[in-house]
Amino acid sequence: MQDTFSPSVRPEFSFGARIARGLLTSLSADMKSAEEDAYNYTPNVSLSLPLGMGNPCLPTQYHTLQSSPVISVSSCHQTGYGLQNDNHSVSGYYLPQGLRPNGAPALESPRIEITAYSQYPENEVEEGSGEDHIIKRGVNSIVTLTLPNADGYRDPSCLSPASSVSSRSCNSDASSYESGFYNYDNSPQNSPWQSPCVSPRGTSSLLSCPHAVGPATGSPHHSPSTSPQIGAVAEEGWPAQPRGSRPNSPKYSFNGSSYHQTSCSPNQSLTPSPHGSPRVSVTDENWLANTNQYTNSAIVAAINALTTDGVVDMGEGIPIKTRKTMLDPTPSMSLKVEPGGDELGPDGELCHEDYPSRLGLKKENYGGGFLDVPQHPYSWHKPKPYLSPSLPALDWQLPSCSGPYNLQIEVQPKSHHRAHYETEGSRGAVKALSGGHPVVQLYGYMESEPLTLQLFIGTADDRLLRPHAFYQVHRITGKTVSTASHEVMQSNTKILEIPLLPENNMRAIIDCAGILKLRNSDIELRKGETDIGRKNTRVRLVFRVHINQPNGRTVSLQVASNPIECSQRSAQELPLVEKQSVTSYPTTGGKMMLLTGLNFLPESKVVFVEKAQDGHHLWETEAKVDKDSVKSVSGTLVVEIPPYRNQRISSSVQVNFYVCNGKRKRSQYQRFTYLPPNVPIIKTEPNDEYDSLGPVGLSMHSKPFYGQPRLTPIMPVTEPDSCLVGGYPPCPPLHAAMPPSSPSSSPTLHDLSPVAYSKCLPNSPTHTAPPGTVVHPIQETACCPSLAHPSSPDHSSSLGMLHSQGSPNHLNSPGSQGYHHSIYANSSSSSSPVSHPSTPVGPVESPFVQAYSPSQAAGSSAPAGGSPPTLLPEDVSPPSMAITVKQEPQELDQMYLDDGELRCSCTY
DNA sequence: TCTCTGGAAATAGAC
DNA sequence: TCGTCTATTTCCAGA
Repeated sequence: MQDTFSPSVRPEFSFGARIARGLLTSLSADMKSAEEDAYNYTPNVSLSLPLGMGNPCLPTQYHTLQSSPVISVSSCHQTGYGLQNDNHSVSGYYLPQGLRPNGAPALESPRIEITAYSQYPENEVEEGSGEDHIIKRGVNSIVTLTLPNADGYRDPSCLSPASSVSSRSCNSDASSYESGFYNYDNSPQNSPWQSPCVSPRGTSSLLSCPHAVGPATGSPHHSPSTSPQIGAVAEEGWPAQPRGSRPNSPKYSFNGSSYHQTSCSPNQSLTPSPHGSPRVSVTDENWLANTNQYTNSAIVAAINALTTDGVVDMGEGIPIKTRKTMLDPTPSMSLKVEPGGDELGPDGELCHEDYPSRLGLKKENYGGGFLDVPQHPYSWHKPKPYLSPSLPALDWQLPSCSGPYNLQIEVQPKSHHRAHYETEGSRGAVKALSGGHPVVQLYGYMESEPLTLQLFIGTADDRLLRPHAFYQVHRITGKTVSTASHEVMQSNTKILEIPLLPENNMRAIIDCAGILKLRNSDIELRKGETDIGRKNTRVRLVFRVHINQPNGRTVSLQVASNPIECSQRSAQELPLVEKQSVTSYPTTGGKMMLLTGLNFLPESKVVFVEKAQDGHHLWETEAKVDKDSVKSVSGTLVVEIPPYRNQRISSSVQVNFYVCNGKRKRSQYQRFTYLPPNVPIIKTEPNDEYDSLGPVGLSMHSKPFYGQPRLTPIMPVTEPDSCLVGGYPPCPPLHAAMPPSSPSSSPTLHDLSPVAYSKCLPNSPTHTAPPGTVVHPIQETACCPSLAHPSSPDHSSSLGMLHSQGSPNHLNSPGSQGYHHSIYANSSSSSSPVSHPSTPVGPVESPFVQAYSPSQAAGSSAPAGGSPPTLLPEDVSPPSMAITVKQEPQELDQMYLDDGELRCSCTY
């Protein structure tokens, strides 16, 4: 495996790396192995390539990465690393200059040379090659892909169907875990843990799937759905399809899924679609970046082609449509450089579907937006490079703060936003409770260079944060939209890129992001998709920013919003708990807890539940609800914390509770931790708003859901370091650091630190922190979960932790965890491993992994109880107890399983 | 004319 | 296997 990833490869081509990964994955079957491999060699591996090379590898990084003379591949994870590398490479493509390694114009340069990993099965390669015209040079040799046309790309993904197996459907891309999406990119990231599924193949899928990705997005074409522009575009083409799709049985009819259709190919191949040309043109002119992107996509496609997996998966997993797509393209191979194709890019690939579309179609908006932006030395374009695979996979858990930087959601989105289907018109941008729009700000960034804020739709269940398979961000444009943005596809996940400008204090008003719902049937058909769409209607807005450091490394920060319920029905009927004033309390109970949210009724019930790892209910009791607190339909509910069944616990016990309005109408599980009687209550900071409540009050913890636990950005005092990211000093407490953000902005949201998440849950209780300690287990993670440094000793572990999301490791290893941050080397040199977050890391094996295992991964929703301990700054924390009561992993699974159940079961 | 919304019918799937 | 209930997806219409 290692070999595969051999450094050399990376440097040269991120794609290659990806591919390799994909191959690896597929080959290895085990993601882990791949990852591991990656790791292993990682360190050593790094290859340095002269930037000068036109190599795609060169990252374009925004900022300077390029400058880095050499690109080293960090050992890390492929994904991660690879990504980086990839990115670079990508970036290279993106380079405005459009320089390609070959020197060919970006657009033109269809050819991609990839260092093949020995690992590749020839077969796979061949397949790919067939499509793309890839020339193999042999193992380890470089593969030159000629991209006939952009088309290839997409197809590739599509192509894959044949491919075998890969598991994951491309489509699933969204979740790297699941799908193999990431594989390429992420694979590492995805690493096993995440996706249990991990099937190796996933990787390919990713690539292949571009379309898959989002269906919406995806489609390469951009899917209409996806991008707005696209939309524009898409709309054109797509619209029709989608509907039709339905008819098609999702399951097997390929036609059906809009997604697929879209995504893949349809347009492309089939339809000459307007897109194609336009895009291209546009691209060239308008966006160099685009071009590059295209290139990338092309590359990706090529890669995909190479990678069997992706293809395969696609084919298999993907609905026929998809295949068609792929097929189509293939035949024609006319590559248009359509963005769409790009999009697909497996991870690394960024699909720029949009771009094309944008360019062509919507340029206006798109371009306009960007263009409009004051020209800084850095134009938007540049930032794009970030997208490149190099960057951490989307399912990596990253910290919200690192060193001086702190990414915060100043204004949280409303808890409900009805997502629109491809068959519908846009339902507008996500709004804030206040009536405005969410606001995100990066603190601590003093440079004059603008950055790119990435936004994608993530899951909101207890599991680690990752791209949501059933939802895609949708770019909104129009008179009412003041924020420029453009879409990019990465690993089947549509990403909205928004400029963060120094002149605006690195603050962005997110009024350009809507949410697109993909048909469950389309997504579930994907081959590696394990998540179930039914009742999996909660999402979070996930924001990321990548900050290049002088040393060539990149600091990646991530913050997730509070959960957003996207279904029409839910918005009307299901109770939603947005905040809880208390997250932990002694077993004696008796304290009043204020819940805030939606759809609370006088007759609403609050049920506390403790589940065994196996999912069995160990304890369930109905809490006393102050009905007076709820008049008619209210947004607040006051309940008395019931005493725990066992008053003599020695360590904190994590349970869950939910609000139920009747049969099948219950909220998701909210976490609550019972503390040993003698444990001092930590938190309690009365905070906010609710303080006033007094006994009840307590500060509200936001995000009851999943979120809470995870994220707390805040670092408890205890560990300032946690925030540190590679070397950075610990982040100041969020609050502190940050300006006061709006309440809404609750810090909590932040990261889903994987750690926290993941395992946090389990651990959470345990977490290290002593019971009374302030620190939340999560916190630690939370803060800086993200990336492990390569270098960090633990590297692996750390990685694991970080990335892994919850890998136990981090849990265990305090130090590492937190601290590893998200920094990863962009490039070069890294000698270190710069870590990619992704790193596969050992953790993989960690229990967690299993926990997450596929099933979990799959389900996005597992709300279940298990959410990780919440992070709520305040409450959550207490957990510290060492022990943990539940082992979440398992629970997670169950929960996950329950997910559906849970809700369903809800009660009654 | 187009976008955004809210509502609800039609359809699919779970129980 | 069938009926009922839910959830999802598609349509429609108004602002």
